[in-house]
Amino acid sequence: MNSKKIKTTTPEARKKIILNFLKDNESVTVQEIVNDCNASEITIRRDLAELEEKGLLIRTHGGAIRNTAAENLFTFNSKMNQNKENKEYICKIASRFIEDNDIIFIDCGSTLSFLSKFISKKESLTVITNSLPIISELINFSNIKLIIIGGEVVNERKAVYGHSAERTIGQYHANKAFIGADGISLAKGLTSYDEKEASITLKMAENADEVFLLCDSTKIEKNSFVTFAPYSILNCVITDNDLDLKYISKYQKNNVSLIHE
Amino acid sequence: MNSKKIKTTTPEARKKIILNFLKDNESVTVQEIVNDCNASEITIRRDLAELEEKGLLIRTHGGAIRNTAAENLFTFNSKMNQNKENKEYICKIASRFIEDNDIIFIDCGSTLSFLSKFISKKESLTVITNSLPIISELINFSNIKLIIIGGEVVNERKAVYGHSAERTIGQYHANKAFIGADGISLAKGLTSYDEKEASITLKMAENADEVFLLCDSTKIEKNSFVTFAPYSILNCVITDNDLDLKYISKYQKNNVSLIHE
DNA sequence: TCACTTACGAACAAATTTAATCATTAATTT
DNA sequence: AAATTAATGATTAAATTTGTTCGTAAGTGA
Repeated sequence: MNSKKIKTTTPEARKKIILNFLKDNESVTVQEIVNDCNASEITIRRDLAELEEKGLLIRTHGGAIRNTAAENLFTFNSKMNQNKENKEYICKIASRFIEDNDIIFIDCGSTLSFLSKFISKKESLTVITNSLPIISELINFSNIKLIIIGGEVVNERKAVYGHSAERTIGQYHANKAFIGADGISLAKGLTSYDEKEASITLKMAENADEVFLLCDSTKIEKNSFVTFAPYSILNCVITDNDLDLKYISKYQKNNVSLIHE
Repeated sequence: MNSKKIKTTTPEARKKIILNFLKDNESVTVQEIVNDCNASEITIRRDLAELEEKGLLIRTHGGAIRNTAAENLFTFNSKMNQNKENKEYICKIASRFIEDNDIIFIDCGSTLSFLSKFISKKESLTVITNSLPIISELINFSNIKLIIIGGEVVNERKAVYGHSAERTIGQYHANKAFIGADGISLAKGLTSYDEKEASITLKMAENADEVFLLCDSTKIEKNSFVTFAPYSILNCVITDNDLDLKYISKYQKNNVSLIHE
C-alpha cells in the first residue's frame, strides 16, 4: 500500500476559492491565496490570469480586486439576498395565480427572479421574459416553453433592454404579467429608478390580460424617480406580511387587491 | 494474500457518497473519493464521468466541483470537448478577421462558441447572436455591445430559434457574419442537419457584408440533410490543418478562399 | 533621480492526472 | 454450468498542471 499524499484542491476548486473570497472582500493578495490553497505563487498567478481573462476579476500588483460588474454570471448578488425570505414569500403567493397552459410575462428584477423556483412544477406553461436569471433557471424544464425578448444585454441587470426589446414585446400577448417596480402609490401610480426598465415593464403590462405587481411592503405608498404607469393597469399587488393593513381597504376602493398572505 | 477482500461499495453507493460529499463541500478530489470508497482511481474517474454526463457535478483536473445551476447551464458539455483543439484553432484564425468597431453576427454551435475567447480583447465590438453560451461568455466585457436575438429558447442547443428570431435578424445589419454548417460542398453548397438552425444561419449570412464559415475539415465536401444556401454566399471558409490541400485551388476557382493556417 | 525591494512571467523540468487498452473478476442470463 | 455482460483494475503513453530558476519590470523610499 503506497500512501499517497492527498491533495485537497484542484485547479477549478482554487479558482472557486478565489472568487468566493472576492465576494466577501474587495481585494485579495497572492500570498493570502497561497496560504489558503497550499499552492505556489506562480500557480496562483496563473489562476488569476485565467480568471481575469474571463472577466471575473481584475489583477493588481500583488493580487487582484473584485470586478464589480462580474460577480456571478446570472444571479444578482448582494441585492438578491437582501430580504430573501420576503421575496420568496411573495413569489410563492404569486405562483398560486399561475395555471397550467398560461402564457405569462415575467419582468426582470431580484424579486421576480425567485418566481422561477415555484413555477417549474406546472404542467405546461409559456414564459416570456427579458431576464437572464429566469432563462437560466427555466431552460432545463421541458414543460415550459421559454421565450426570450431580444435586444441589448445589460450586464448590471442581467437582462435585455432597448427599443428593439420593447418593440418585440408588442408581438406577444400573455394571460398574465408578473412585474416589478421600485414604488407604488395611489397618487403617482407605478414608479421606477430606471427609465429603460420602466419601459419594458409597461410594455409587458400593456400586453397582458391580468397584471400582478410583485413588490415588498416597503415599496407600498412610496414613490421613485420615473412615473411610468397609473395604478389602474394593475389587477393585483402581491406583497409580504409586513404590510401595513390600513392600505388594503384603501387599495380595494380603487379596484386594486393587495395580497399579503 | 490470503485474506479475502471485502467489498464495501457498489457503483451506486459510491456515487451517492460523491454527491453527498459535494453537498457539504465546494469541491472534491479523486484521491479523497478513492480513500472513502476503497476503489481505484480509474473507477472513480468513470463514476465522475457518468455523474457529469447527468449534469450532477462538473469534472475538473484532479476531481470535481459542485454543479450550481447557473455556472454551467449555458455551456455545452460533451459535444463541446470533442475536437476542442481544432475548434479553438479555427476560431483563433477567425478572430484575425475581426477588427475594432466591427458589428458581427455569431451563429450558435459548439465550434463558434470558442470564438468568444478570442474576441473579448478587441477594443470595441458589437456582437449579435442567438447563442446563450456566447452571451454568457461575453456579458462581463464592457467593451462589447451584446445583442441577443429574441425568440424561443431551445435547451438542447442552448440557443434561440423560431420565426420571431429569424424576423429579428432582419432588423440588424452587420459587417461580418461568422456562421457554422454541418457540411459544405461546391455541388450542394451549405447543408445542415437541422432546419431551424439552417434558417437562422442563412438569415445571418444574408444580413452581413462578409460571411465566414467556420467548420472543421471533416465537413469540407460533405453534404448533410438540409441544403440551405449556395456556397456563393460565402467569402471565406476557415477550417483546420487536417484539410486536404487539393480543395484550396478548387474553391479558389469558385471565389471562395479556404483558410487553414 | 537612484538604489532597493518585491512582484512578475518565460522557459524548462518535474510531478500529477488522464484516457486508452487490455486482462481480470463479478454478476446475470441462458 | 456455460455463456454473456458489466464492472473493475493494472499498465502505459499522453496531456495537463505545477514548481524552480532567473532575468525583467514595477513599485517604494530616500
